[in-house]
Amino acid sequence: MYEKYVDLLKEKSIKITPQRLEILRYLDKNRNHPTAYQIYTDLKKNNPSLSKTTVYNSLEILNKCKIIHTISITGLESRYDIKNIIHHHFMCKKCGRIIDIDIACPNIRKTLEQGHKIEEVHGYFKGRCRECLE
Amino acid sequence: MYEKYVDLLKEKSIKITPQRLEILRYLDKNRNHPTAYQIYTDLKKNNPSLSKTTVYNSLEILNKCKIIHTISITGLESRYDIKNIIHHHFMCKKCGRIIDIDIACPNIRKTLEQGHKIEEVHGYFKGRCRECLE
DNA sequence: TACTAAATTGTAATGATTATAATTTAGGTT
DNA sequence: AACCTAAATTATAATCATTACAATTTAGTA
Repeated sequence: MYEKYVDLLKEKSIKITPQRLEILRYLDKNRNHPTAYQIYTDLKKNNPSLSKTTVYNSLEILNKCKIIHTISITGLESRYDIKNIIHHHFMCKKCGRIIDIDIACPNIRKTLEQGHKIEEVHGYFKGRCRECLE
Repeated sequence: MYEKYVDLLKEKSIKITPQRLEILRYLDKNRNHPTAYQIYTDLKKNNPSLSKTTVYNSLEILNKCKIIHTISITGLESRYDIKNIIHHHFMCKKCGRIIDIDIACPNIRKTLEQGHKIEEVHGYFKGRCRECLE
């Protein structure tokens, strides 16, 4: 754990800042697809000088470097995810939880056939989760 | 064409208003996944008293009745789609276009196996479209 | 140690969406 | 056909996520 993210940032030749490392560690610990605001308020507890803009900027550059993923499900706000293998999501309309679904998309072929170049694959379901059905 | 939407609204037992019909006809003609704002400004030309709130309210109820779909791709704003068969989308990061990809998701099984109840299926790719690659 | 481009910060602005309250209307009933 | 009422529409104001901006600080190199 100690500094795998230092290497990751170095690889992408973007600067290694304490803020970026904190955000990465946070996403590593919190796999519940937090919003920018959740990341901001939680990290601010230990880093009172942290700025919301920094959180947004960091998330943007980390997303661009493909170190994290940005997911749009609610339409209201973006959520962030550090998992590196391709997977999909399930959002419960009752409790609001977003659950990982470990599947890859076998549909890519058809899109490539039409001549488009795929850089990102997103898939999600909405409904009722097992717990809320009981 | 003339009034298939009248029947559709009647079926769902929601009121048949000129505004709702206009929005449905607009989405039928404009298959380019418009935003609420685009729908609003375009329809306002012929219906100057149209309110933005009405557009949002109508889109919400039509979505709830499953007459239209709401898609979240950009994270910035929602887009709307009247197509009834299941399909996915491809968003070009250069020109911003959202293109229909006519595929169904074969991954549903795995999610159902985990005990969740699926009500909506969303899938999209991001990248460069064929035209922008040339 | 000094330098410079990049990153951080705080504040203000933007833009999509929602809340509210008053007015109007669709559609059923007398 | 006029009447009633819940639902829909409208205009305005509020909210909330995100972005723009300009000043300050810092990471990483020379």
